[in-house]
Amino acid sequence: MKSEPGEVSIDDALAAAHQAVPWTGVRNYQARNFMRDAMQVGDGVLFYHSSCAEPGIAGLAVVASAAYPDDTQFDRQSKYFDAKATHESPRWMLVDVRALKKTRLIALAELRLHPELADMMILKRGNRLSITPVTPAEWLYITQQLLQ
DNA sequence: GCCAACGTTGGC
DNA sequence: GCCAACGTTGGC
Repeated sequence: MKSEPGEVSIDDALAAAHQAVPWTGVRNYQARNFMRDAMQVGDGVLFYHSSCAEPGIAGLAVVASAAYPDDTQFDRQSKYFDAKATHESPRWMLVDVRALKKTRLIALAELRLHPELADMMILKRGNRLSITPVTPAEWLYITQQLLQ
């Protein structure tokens, strides 16, 4: 899951570790669907820093809730406000994410060096999704090999 | 349903 | 700041 460290960094998320953070602001249907349909409480999360000097994996986290409506879509003051969303028919869903630990930064360039990770969706050409699935094999390789 | 125009993402 | 890639919008 990508986060801009200028918005919410792994350090910010860890500072609130006793209280999982709602993953607000996703306004892409594919990314929403991953949260709504594919994620389960307890699933591991690679916390990725994007749009920054050193993009890459910065920490580990865990899905901490089932999907529920993103409140910011109803908030006229929010930059994530969506006039077409209603409480009866919410358009945007999110999950809570609990940060577990900060890791060494595995830079995007480093990720690209490993053939074992070549098929990761986040590494695919042109990928812009802020949330992408990680296969069990990819998860194990990153957590068991790269983070040892 | 097509598709041109426009907007956004995000690495570099 | 550039720009490739992709998503969204809206006229037809």
